[in-house]
Amino acid sequence: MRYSRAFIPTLKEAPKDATMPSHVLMLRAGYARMVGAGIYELLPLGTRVLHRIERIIREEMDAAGAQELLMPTFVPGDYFKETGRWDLYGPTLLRIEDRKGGEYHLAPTHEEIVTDLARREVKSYRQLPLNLYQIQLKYRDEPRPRGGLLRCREFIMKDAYSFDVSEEAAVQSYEQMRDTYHRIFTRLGLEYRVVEADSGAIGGKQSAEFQVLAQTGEDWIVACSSCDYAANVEVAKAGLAAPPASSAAEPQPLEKVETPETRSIEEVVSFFGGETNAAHTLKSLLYVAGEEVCLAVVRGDHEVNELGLARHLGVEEVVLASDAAVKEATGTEIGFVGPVGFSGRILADPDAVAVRNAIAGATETPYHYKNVNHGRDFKAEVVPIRQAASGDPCPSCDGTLELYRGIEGGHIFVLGTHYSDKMQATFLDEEGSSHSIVMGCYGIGVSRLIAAIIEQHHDEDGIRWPIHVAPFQVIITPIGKDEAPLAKATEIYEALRAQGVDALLDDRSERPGVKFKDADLLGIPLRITVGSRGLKQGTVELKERTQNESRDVPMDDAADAVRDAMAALQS
RNA sequence: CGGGGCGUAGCGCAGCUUGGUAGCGCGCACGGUUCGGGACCGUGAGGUCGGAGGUUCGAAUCCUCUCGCCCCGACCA
Repeated sequence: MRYSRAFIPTLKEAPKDATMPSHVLMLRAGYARMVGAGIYELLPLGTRVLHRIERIIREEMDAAGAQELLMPTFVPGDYFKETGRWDLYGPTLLRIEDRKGGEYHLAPTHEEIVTDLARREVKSYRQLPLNLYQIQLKYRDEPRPRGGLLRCREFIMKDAYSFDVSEEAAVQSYEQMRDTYHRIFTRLGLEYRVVEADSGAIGGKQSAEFQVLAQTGEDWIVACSSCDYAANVEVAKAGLAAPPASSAAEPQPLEKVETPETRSIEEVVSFFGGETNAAHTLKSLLYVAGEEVCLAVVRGDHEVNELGLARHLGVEEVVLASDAAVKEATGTEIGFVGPVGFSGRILADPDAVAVRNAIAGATETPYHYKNVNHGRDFKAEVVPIRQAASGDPCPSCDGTLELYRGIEGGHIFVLGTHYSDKMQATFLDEEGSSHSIVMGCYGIGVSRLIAAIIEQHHDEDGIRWPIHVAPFQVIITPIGKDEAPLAKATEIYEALRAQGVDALLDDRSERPGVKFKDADLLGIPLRITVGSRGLKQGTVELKERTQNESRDVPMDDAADAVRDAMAALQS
């Protein structure tokens, strides 16, 4: 491509609405433009990157035996009604009415559609296993789109669905997809962790998220520094934390203290001054779980894992009680609730009950108790209900957990027969008896990954694409107003093109500074600079985007040097 | 959904408090000088001041409503 003919609208200043690095750079470097909140255009450069990513995904999916197909985005509502998701999905589902008043929606995911296909066409165990995938637009009316391509209402997703004869076979398919995802994420140049995740209330027996590590990620995950263990904090098993030093003490008599204006743990700690710290207090939160109201107690420096709490209680979700509900259930105000004197069901985290002589709300405004001890002063069901935190011991080895932020780049599930049962997607086995097809589903947020890669690969000057996903592998930059550099650059460009290299020739009549700045901004991995100075000595310069220094290469070997450098970057 | 911020030229912004016929930088077009890390000089094009209504002789500016975008939060006491 000749730069002078390319549609690459770069910006010196970032539009003020962009804050995340990937968002700013995609706009500045001319990869994308916004059309509405969470709705973007991918410009030619962005489209090239998209195609590169898609190609890697297709190669690996095809190698794993999956077959690509294309399902509709605009679908009748009947399928979602069959499985109940027409109601369950809520406002996130973009619903459309056609001219006859028929109910339709834009697909946020395709389990129902693909299951319908399977029930119509798959009749025999001989047709299984089967894995179908597509790369296509998805629609979700997100409550809050953000971060450019990181969370959009319209986005590109690779979704695959596996169909098997049994649970064991489905797990095999799942494991194969996990291996495939490892290869894909590695080829994309991403630093990522596979983490245990919530499989959701629906179906999921087993699931894992592929989390791309980035400070700007929306998810919190913990990963062990010495083994493979990693999990979303929603589901991370927290080992027992080291108890506070003071916990060795003998139990002291319970003491009620007037503590005005101490609604938060922070305020309580500062009220008691040097006497205590957050790890020595108990945090007591009242939750509504279905019909029941119960008190969750964790150590003051810990957080309740609401998902874990809900799982323990066997409910879909728990909701923190409102101020009014707290008043009604405990007779006291938020901030002064505690396990002592609470009459309902109490669940306490093991780390919380390990604290001796703790400070906790007195369930009476405005008082706290000192020297609260589990067993003597209150009785609770002891269950792990806190979120894992940085520094916690690893549950599967003797390492410690680190906290990271992640961008969910992929998610794989064993679905079981959740959808096939509801939609009667069955097959006949060798004996002629009928069974529900056992399914799995596997998603990759393709457009999100464009942004995720930039989050991991950029510097203050611009993007630094890994070679496998770069829109062009090399940019050739003739410098100066003489004819010679452009002529030589064109020669090198043609040579590279003849060898199938995606090259960009910056044939614009811009000053050198402009060309260099744009090249850095676009993030093309290799740059050949052709200047009249070098030409006199028969050399051109080869520079990698991630290196500070360039090196001279004989001008007639330029194309070979580029190919060698590409090979090095690709390995 | 709650809170905060912002809508003035393609991008970044000033002007608004104290109403008086809209300005700066970048970018763009043309001419000239420049030419190895976002050059300089000159000339020029480009704006229903997000939209609607109101107050006023007069509204970017004041009032009301509305639309859009961004950020934080969505209840950890």
